[in-house]
Amino acid sequence: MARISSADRRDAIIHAALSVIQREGIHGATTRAIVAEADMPLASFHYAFRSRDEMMRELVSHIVDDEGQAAAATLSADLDIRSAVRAGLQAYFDTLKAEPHREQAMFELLHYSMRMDDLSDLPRAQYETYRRTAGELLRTGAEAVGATWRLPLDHVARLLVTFISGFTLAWLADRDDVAAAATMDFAADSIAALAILSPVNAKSTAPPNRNRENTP
Amino acid sequence: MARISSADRRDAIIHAALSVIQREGIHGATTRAIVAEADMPLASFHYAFRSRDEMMRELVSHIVDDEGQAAAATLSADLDIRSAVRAGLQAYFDTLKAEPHREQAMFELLHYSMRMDDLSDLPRAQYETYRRTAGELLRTGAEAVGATWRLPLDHVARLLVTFISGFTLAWLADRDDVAAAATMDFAADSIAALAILSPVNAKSTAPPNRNRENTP
DNA sequence: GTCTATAAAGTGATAGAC
DNA sequence: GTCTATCACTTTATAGAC
Repeated sequence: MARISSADRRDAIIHAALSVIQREGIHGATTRAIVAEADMPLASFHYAFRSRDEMMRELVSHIVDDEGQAAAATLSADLDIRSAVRAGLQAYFDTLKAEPHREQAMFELLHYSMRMDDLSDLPRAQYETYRRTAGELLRTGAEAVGATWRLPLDHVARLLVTFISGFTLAWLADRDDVAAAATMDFAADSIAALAILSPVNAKSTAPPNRNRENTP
Repeated sequence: MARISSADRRDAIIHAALSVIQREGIHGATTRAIVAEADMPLASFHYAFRSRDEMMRELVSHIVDDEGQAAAATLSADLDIRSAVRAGLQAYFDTLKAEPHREQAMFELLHYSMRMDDLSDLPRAQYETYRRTAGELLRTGAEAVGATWRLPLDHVARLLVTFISGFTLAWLADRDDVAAAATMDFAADSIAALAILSPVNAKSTAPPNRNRENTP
């Protein structure tokens, strides 16, 4: 996997490609735009990569590999499980609001990969990574308050990822912060309802905060 | 809005464009591919539309307008609210499985619109349409069993749409039918938990089916 | 009005000078 | 090895024949 010398050049191109996609969308990620972003001559592109498709494959693989960095958000251990999940969602949402183009790029690359024959296995891997990251977070969070999950961890992680991708898409479409917050409240309640307290420290968990809102 | 005579030609082009996008992805929707699909000479395209962008705008507007046809799924009135929601999700999932490229095209067009300056208001409208359709379904379903919603209807509709887009994306990525079914179960449980029974016919609602699965 | 033929610009990829 | 200059092709869009 490690390339001889031009590995850093490949990295630079991949990084530039991601920047271009974030800024202009995947349809704007031409070889010319990418090398301009990386401040390289056009020929350097095909010196580092055999083809544009090869670069795109490596870009997506790269993303699949070290995605989850952003999810390394801290889960305050002194909170109940509902609050911990809600705080984790808020931390994600803050990064989404700060860099919406980043998540837009992820979606675009996901759908692009689905269409490419030789990339069609990568969306599955990308989603596995999402679930694994979410699972780690849920496991850590539950351990911190001495709770266990009513369902298999991977199952709960899948539900969390479903919530996250769902409200991310909605927020990207309508930019409604209030609605996003309400959805995160609901998600935290629903996920937290899947936790079981160990008898030892049942004190540390508050009742689910469901239905705070009222009908008009 | 009604064009003099070539309105049907515009319709034919838009229909052909959607077919091409479903089959080959949005990046394959060139004017040449579209007129080939519509079995027209190339020049007919610019006879009907000023530019490709104008056609794309009309395509997205058209989709926003009469989306929701697929959601006209029947809600059996003799079911409890949880089963009704679950059945509605299943009906949607069946159409998704039958024509995954259709939903892929919707996603691709959504993200494409977000990137285009003069189309960036359409994703919001598209999501509003989704919510309105989901809301109609939820209202009808609740009335059928004599229930009301604990939260504003639009709020519940938003949660339902969040679930649907979330698990659609996941299924498109990993094609895991079993996991999708589990997610739909959870979604139906969570949504149904937001319903309140009118005292009159409390008999017709079964208890939420949550946590049928067990931890291994 | 309709369509063939072509223009003008952009694309991925390379040859060949240095 | 590096990059300028260019190729071969595709794209959107239009002019001009019928």
